[in-house]
Amino acid sequence: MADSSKGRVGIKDVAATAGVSPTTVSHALSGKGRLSDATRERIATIAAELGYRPNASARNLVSGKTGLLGIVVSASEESPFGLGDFDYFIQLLSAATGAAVERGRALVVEGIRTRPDAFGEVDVDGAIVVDPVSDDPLLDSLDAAGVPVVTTGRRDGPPGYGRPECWVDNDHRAATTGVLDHLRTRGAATIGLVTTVPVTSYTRDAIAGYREWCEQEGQAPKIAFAKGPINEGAGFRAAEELLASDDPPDAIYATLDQLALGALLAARARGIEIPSRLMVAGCTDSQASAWADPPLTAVTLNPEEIGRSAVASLIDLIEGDGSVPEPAIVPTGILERESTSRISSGVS
Amino acid sequence: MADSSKGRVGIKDVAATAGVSPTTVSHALSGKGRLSDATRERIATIAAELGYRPNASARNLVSGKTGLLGIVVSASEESPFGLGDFDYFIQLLSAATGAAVERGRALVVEGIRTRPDAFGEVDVDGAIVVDPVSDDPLLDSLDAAGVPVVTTGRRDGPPGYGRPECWVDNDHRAATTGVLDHLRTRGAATIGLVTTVPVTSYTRDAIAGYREWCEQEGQAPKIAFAKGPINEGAGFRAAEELLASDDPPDAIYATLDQLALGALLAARARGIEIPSRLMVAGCTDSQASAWADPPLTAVTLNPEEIGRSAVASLIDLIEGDGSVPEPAIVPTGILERESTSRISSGVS
DNA sequence: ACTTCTAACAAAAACGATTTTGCACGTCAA
DNA sequence: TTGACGTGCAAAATCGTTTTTGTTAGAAGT
Repeated sequence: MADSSKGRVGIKDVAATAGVSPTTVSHALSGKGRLSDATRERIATIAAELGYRPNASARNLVSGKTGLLGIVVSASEESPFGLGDFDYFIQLLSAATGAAVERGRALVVEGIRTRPDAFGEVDVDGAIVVDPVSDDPLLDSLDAAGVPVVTTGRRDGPPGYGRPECWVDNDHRAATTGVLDHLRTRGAATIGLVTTVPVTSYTRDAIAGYREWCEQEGQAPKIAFAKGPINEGAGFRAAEELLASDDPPDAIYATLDQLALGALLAARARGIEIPSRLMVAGCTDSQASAWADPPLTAVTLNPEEIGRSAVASLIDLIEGDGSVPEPAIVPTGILERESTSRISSGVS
Repeated sequence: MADSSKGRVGIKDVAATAGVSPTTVSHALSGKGRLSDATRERIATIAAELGYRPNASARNLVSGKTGLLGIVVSASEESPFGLGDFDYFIQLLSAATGAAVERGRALVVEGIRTRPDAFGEVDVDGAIVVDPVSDDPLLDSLDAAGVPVVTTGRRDGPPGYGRPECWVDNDHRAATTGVLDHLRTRGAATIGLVTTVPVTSYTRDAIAGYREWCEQEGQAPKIAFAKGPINEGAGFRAAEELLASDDPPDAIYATLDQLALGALLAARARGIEIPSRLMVAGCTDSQASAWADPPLTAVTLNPEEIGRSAVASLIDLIEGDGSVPEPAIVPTGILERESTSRISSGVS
């Protein structure tokens, strides 16, 4: 039982029961100072028995940090709703929170940002910016404030303030050519791309990968851009554009699941059967994709791994000796579902 | 410009430029102590000019708090995925974060909980538990640890540890009878209910409201429970159950939007036209509802308001003199869409 | 035997606020 | 004219750690 007479167990309580000074306890637990191993171990067991947990505020006061990490979804005038795909963000966020808490830090979420000053009155030791868009003023203000930043997805433009950048990302280029190959294998002759304006690195990568693939395969690129807020409606209209053309594709890859869902609707509206006459695949798996009609083949981005990795990099960046952690590349996969199973269950 | 020679502007810097002691600055800004109004104002303006922002750690150290609020979605063995509706949670979370940050506090999210000890090593001053389920061990452990708790949705069972409970909720009973009336007005003869096992107060309220309404209207209750993880598939199967009965309903109200989306699928699978032969309405609006085929009428719960209100109550609870804030009731509404517009655009 | 070194720990000084206590100086009543 | 009291502010203690600087005792070197 903890010392109930005075509330919480402090370093002094541990020191008292161990018969040493608070200094010694601090050194023993942190591995610093010069102490005999016997004393270290003795103190460690006593601290554990007493259930000692250091006061975070006191520790932070000395270290000059707050113990808080921030996470924001990037946004700008042009692309207000960076959140885009809720499932993706929730999974990333959930994993990031777990990773942060495991290391004794708290993750502060600024879900949809209203003001430019990021976290308001709350000071964070560092921040994760999800899917930075090209002209997000937040990155500049964080850089200017000297806040360590890790982005998931890479920044656009020249490095800000001469500071090396730290990021976590998928290999979207490879993921894109991978899914295109998948579609080709399933019998696609011509593949169209539905995507957004290239304000994020994953969009730029997907477009680059698509063009590269087209060149190799000798296909003319067919790209339709979704306009306005990113939702099924935008995907519907973009897919419409492709399907209404003279030489419509018989497969569509959409760089966001909501766009892919919209493409499904567009096909249905035109009476185009899926997957026999049109195959559709989307990027980022989601509940909606899994339950769509027909279920949607999706590129999985492992958002949990991205979240964990971003937190790890950010903590390294904050605690490190000034060296910047290496960028991390998180593997992707393809979740094959009915929307692209032409060969196996389609024309036959 | 802030005093760049020594990093950040502290209370001493303000005191120095104002020609007073740190004590006086503290008193002036907090409104405590005995100071002339002239001095107070003078110091306030100087502090503002210098951009003084008190060090949170130091302040927390004195107050014995951490400045952190936790938020968790309730879960238990029986109902593992409390998250249920992502849109709802994201909106609630986003608003809650904003409200917390506005009051200088950080909100720590534990998205999907893995362990029973809630926030791990991170101490929170209080916690918001979203949609508490009947047998969630977390509530007990928070109560036992003396952590102030506000729930969104009401707890089940007797009050824990004799402490009065603080909650924020919608009037789900009224919302339910409201949507049932809506359906009746649109021409529904028999209305079925698709819901989950009553582990949350909103489900219990909805069922109670439904039974009450049935009794008043002289209809035999037709309730189908969704089993397993809550998603469109579960809703599909529950709706199937109703539609396959001898006397199938011509309208369905589902207490979660994912269930309602599943009901749409079930109707389509049976070739039942919506809304002419079956009307469907769901609880909690979402992107998916808005873009469903046909667009789904939904009860809106104002999650933003719930989030803000919960944060406000929690801060009152923490800072208050021991008195427990009154429960808050957040208004609901009905967002009418095509899935229930039988009279206006249906049979005709 | 006297310095010098090192191991093992303790005392004291931060960290930056808040809170408690102390101290002048006026004013007012007796 | 003298205590009592109120006003306006400053000094000092406090919160619970970490970090820096001592301090002591024994070993080792000369």
